[in-house]
Amino acid sequence: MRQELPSTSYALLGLLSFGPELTGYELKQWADASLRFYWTSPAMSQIYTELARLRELGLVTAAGTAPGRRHAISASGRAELRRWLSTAEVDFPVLKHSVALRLFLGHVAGQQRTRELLEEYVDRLAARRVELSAVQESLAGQDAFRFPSLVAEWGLRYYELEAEIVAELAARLA
Amino acid sequence: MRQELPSTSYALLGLLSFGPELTGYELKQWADASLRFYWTSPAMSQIYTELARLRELGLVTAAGTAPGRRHAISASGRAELRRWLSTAEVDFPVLKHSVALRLFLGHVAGQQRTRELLEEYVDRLAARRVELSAVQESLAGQDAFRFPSLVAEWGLRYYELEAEIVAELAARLA
DNA sequence: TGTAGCATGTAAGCCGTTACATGATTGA
DNA sequence: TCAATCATGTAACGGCTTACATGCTACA
Repeated sequence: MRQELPSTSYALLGLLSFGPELTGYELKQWADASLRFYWTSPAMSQIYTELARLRELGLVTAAGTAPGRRHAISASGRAELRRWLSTAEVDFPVLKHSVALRLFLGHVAGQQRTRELLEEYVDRLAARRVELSAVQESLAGQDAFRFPSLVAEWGLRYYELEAEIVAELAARLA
Repeated sequence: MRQELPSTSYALLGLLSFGPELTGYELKQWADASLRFYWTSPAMSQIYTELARLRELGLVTAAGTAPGRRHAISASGRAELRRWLSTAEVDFPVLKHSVALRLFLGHVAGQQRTRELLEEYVDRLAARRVELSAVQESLAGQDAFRFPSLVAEWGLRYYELEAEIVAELAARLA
């Protein structure tokens, strides 16, 4: 590894590091149930492109042929993932918060419309919480998923507190 | 506007909607003091590219020539911004949380190293809070910046609560 | 029999970054 | 006079998305 790979590569490598061999399709499902909540769930096409690269670099091995082919992290994949986790600098989390952007521009849309927007967001947060709850429950208690479970908990608390803050902001616009 | 512009265009248009005419350079400074905290502060080069596009579309007008040229939002710019704010669908906020990703992969780096990582993050959150506090104080009380000030408050509370959650997670890994 | 899910990939194209290049002004 | 700040842009390139294309299997 001369060059650092994009973080998304490491995220996928990380999903494979839990053990089970996965098809690209399954990888996407795992991403949708985990990465989606605090990272991004890459498009299918990107997963296949990424897998091709990881195979070429020998970080991932493929068993079988084209449809149904399962991927496993290789020894050097594990090593590279560990190297990345221990040496790569950690970016401060990046938020693309379209709701905050709209509140920022509240003078354009008006106080009323902006308040509605915040209230809609509170509802969407509740819906998200339900989704993540389901994930969390499926992980809880399983030792292999101890860390993913912690992240899910974190996410749940975040959604909860975010909803509280936003509800309060909305009230102040009433 | 047949096609929607990228949200970053609207963010910049939004910065201009506060009134003062700005150079590209100044726009970057405003972005660094506001957008950065809940969106992204675009690279200088992108700001200039974006301004060129907005000029071509007539959403922004430029006074004077090349160096020192100031940009103002035009009437149609204001209309388009309003249109976007009232009709465009609002994406659920996207988080690229490298710390959460690393906690998710805690089994690879180990509990000890992961705990340290979380503690470092708590420190960085505190530093961020200081930065945003400075911004918030410069906005507070000014009526024109009522909404930006609300967003800054939101950000501050978020950083605070995030730090609490993370500190607790770290403690549980001890 | 037809639709939903499993499964994999290519192509086009935009967004945005880093690197590079240039030059004026201001103050130590 | 030198460095920092103001100021503007081009070029190369990577990441990622959407659209497109293909085909199998299970099941209602």
